[in-house]
Amino acid sequence: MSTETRWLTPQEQRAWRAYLRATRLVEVALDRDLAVHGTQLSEYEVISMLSEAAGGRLRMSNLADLVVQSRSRITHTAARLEKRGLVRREACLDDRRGVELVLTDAGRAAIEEMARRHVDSVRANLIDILTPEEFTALGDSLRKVRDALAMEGQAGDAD
Amino acid sequence: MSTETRWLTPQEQRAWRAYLRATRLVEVALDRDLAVHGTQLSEYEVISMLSEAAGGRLRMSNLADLVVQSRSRITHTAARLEKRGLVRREACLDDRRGVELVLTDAGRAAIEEMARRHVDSVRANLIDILTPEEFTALGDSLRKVRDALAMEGQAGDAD
DNA sequence: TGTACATGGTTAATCTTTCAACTATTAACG
DNA sequence: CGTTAATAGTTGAAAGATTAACCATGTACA
Repeated sequence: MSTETRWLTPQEQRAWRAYLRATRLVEVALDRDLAVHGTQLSEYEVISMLSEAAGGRLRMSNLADLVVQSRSRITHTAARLEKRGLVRREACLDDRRGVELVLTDAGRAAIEEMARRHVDSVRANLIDILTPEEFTALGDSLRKVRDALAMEGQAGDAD
Repeated sequence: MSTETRWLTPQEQRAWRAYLRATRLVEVALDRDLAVHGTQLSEYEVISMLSEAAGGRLRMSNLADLVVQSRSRITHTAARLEKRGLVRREACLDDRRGVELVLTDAGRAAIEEMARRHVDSVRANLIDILTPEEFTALGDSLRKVRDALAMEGQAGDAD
């Protein structure tokens, strides 16, 4: 229970506003650039995670955490990708509640086709706008934020 | 037409991944914290912009640019806020195509009620995770990104 | 002036996301 | 063991977002 609110200083306010608007503009730009492949960024993230995982497969819940989608949402996203043949479901051997999502050959082909354009887009809309030092610092800071917030989900807020 | 793709270096890859996950986690956390007021972050942004504008009023398209929503989306968002009585539409005097969105007294009251919790949330889920220097640097970098991408919309890509 | 085109905003249909309820399986422990 | 609670994932309905088509008004300029 906090006693008194620390309002944002004008500089903090400006920085926070910049954060909000910039992150949205980046998202919009990346989504637009992927749209020519009929794919959304959130879908791309899923198959991209699969493509880097051992065996091209991941548990649904694991995947959900990685790409920050709710359980329900990842189910729908997976269904969409499955319908397009990029991915298939497989029962989990060790945990019979579980489902693994597996990248198909078509899925691997699709990501290879999209990757080039996507990387260009990430550079054009974020990385190359900054100096290498600035981008490195951005990454370091956001890693801290990610770690702090990712904890929250599991570790106990002893409250 | 670019000749050759510059793939991401491992460090760039890590930074980019951190960016994606962190920004999503921040968004989720802020949305969750605002949800107790039955309001989404994107709605909060709209009334927040209005509350700071002269006369508590802004043109729809102006607002759309500020909060990075499509024209259509801002229409729907405004309709929702209007139904809750936080906002009302007014015809534009000078430009008869135009519509201005005006913050009502109830709207101002609502934002004052939410602001305290929201600021706490922004601190807890972003600002206070970083050192002041880190957050300042983050703001500076994202301001650059914002300016670069906001341009794009209007200025000509002489290509 | 009149014609063409750009801008501002809404609408209806469609797609995506969320929410709450639900099934099945596994873990915890008295 | 058996009961309870937690975890994994899905489902259908409701809410929100996107898309494309559309109307009205304003601007450019021949």
